[in-house]
Amino acid sequence: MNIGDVSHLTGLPAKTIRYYEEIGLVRPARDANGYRVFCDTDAHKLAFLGRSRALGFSIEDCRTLLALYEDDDRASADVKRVATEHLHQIEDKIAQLQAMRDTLNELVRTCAGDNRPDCPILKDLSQDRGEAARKG
Amino acid sequence: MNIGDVSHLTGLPAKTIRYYEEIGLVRPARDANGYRVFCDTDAHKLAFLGRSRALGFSIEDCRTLLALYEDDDRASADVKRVATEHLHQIEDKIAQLQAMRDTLNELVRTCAGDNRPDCPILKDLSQDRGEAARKG
DNA sequence: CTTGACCCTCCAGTGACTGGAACCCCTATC
DNA sequence: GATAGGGGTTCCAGTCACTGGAGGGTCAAG
Repeated sequence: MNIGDVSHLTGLPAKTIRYYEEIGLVRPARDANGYRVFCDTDAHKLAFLGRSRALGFSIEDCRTLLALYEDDDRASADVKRVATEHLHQIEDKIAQLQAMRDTLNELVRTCAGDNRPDCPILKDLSQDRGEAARKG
Repeated sequence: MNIGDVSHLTGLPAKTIRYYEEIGLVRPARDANGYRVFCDTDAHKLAFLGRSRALGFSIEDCRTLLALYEDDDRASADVKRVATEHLHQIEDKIAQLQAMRDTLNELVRTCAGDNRPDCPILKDLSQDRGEAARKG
């Protein structure tokens, strides 16, 4: 398989696959003409990486997961630890974004959005609410 | 005011303030010794930027918002447009993260997390569920 | 005079790609 | 044999919003 075939198979852009090779996540063979040649295992790994990335795992997490996947003597606890840690980070991020969303929603709601310059959004951004207000 | 004072006032790291100058968001004066000298307006702008960034606006959005803030003839509609657009992006991001969270939650839940190698997380990541399964 | 807290500039690195230039390879067609 | 096209290759630069660090100048206190 050439890179185009694997790209089609996995849905990963060829650029991304080359990048994954560069950082050592896959090691495809080379043809006499210099083209990368991917075996089924390589394609499978790349699909694994694509799905891990789609779940938001970092490249380093992916590297770890791939290593665990290939290790028949792994403990599922090691996998679970990585996933749980990542899950917590996602939950934190969601909470942050929800806080932003709530504030923005309120600001957008109260803004007339007309030709006049009066704007509660800008007013809020320019206002110094003290520590107390920010905490409470 | 020197950069340290403004940093303390706004909560922005000095590095960040220098960076904001570099990209033209603020233009503090300079003392004879080369030190940046910030007036109240500069500090106010930086606080504005800090709050905008805390709401997740991109630097370019911040630039736009700051320009609108300084334009007495602005239309609040322009501000509202920027904020609404950003709000939608945040909502999209939240939805994405929630989907990841739900999947991860399920995977973590079903993983024993013990010394054995059997792991539903790795199994899921290695499995090719087709288009239908992914859509349905 | 030294110490320590400031301040300065410039350069490199982050994460995970992405775009583009400049080039090679292979097949098909005229 | 020339040409067109659709592959593939490398390498470099850019993204975003900082952040860290080296190497140095400035200033007030003791």
